[in-house]
Amino acid sequence: MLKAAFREVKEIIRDRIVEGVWKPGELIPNEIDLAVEFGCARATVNRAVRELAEEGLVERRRKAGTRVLASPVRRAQFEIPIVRKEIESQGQIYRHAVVGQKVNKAPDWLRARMNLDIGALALHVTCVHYGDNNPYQFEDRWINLAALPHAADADFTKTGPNEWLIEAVPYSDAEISFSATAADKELASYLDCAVGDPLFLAERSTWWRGDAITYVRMTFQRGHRMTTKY
Amino acid sequence: MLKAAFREVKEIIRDRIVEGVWKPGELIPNEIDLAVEFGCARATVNRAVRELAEEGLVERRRKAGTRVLASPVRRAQFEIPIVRKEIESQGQIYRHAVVGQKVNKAPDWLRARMNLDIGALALHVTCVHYGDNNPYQFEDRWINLAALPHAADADFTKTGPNEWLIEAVPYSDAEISFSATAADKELASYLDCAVGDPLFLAERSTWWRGDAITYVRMTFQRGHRMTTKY
DNA sequence: CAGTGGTCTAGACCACTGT
DNA sequence: CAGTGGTCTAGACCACTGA
Repeated sequence: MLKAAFREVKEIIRDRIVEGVWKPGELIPNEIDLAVEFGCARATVNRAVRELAEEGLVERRRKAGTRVLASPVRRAQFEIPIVRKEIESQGQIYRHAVVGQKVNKAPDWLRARMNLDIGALALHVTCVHYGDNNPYQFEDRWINLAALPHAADADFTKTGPNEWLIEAVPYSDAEISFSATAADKELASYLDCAVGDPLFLAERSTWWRGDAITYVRMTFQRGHRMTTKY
Repeated sequence: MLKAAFREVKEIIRDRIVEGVWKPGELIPNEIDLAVEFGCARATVNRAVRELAEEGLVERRRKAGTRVLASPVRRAQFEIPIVRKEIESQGQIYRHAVVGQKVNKAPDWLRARMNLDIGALALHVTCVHYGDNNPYQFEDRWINLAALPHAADADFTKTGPNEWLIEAVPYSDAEISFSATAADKELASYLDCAVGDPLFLAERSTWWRGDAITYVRMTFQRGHRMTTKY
């Protein structure tokens, strides 16, 4: 068998949709009929069509049947690697430098974002990540000490806060957002660019079962791009 | 049945991994043993573990078994909607204006990017998308006329080029990339911001079975963010 | 070559929901 | 209430690959 049967079925159905045999908004035949047509078990058709639904090409509803979506929802998927691996995968030599590490009372904007109590303590760590000694990313991180008390004593010079956290604590939920920002004086000096330069910014918050763990702003060197195929 | 059995199994296994019962790098029991433990069919365990593998939590190999990944590859998924729907889903009124539409010889950078012949013709369309009459996105698009000759005569005033293309032609492959850019004079005027302001930029190329269809630069209003949970 | 996952089947029952 | 998809099962054979 060159291909799994369910993949064949999936491709045939996908082709019929893009070729317009089954048009947007229309119903496609039910699973039993398709199984008969393709000479396979209903479960095989089910898996094929289920995956097409996950890809956003069709919509399935009990009793109503399977409908071709009018505007296929395209989904782009990005892998979020550890910055060290990202740099090393480009064949560059990784290095990082911790430029600040201090326990603070969490500022109001952070308390709001992470849902912390008044007076809550947070560890503020900043560091710069280099690839082949060129600045690659500036990391500005806050760690909730109520959730992770022993973070206060951690040594981030060997293992960056990013990797330290991954080993120290799992997380159940994360939110990430991307935007553009202008370099301020601090960023300009760390990332070796001009004040006002447009920089790509990624922000991430993570939680473990309701408790905020960390919030981080990752600002990338000038010209950074995040690319994917889909 | 409150939950499908395979979802229960999936949750239990996921929990054991994050709790450290099965540690990174270790093998988890094989499907038959798990099926016995959970009192279900092997196919049920298979679906649960297969989905965990798709999520990047474990790695499966025949004969070798299923291994917990050391650094779980986290994947963030974004939906790429049509700009009109994006705006309307925020409860705003959508409108767009075509500000340029003209057939050109494809410039060299475009020929390189889309793999076009020397002298190939391309349609260059620019338009601005508004939400509640505030500029939201500037769209700067090139369409390969060799692949889509009748695009030259299209009227993009009713339906934007984005939606027109989706109806006119399917695509098999797409590449999208995100970065930050500074507003030039043109962008500043269309997006109502200052020259030099940092703007979020999305670029997308699409192909249909090897032939380039279109390349588009979508520059967003100041402060635009793209957010997702994962 | 033997163990593990990959897939398929035929049949069954169930859950949801349009009519 | 009837049709469609959602899920499960028990068993089977196969494909890959580590030992």
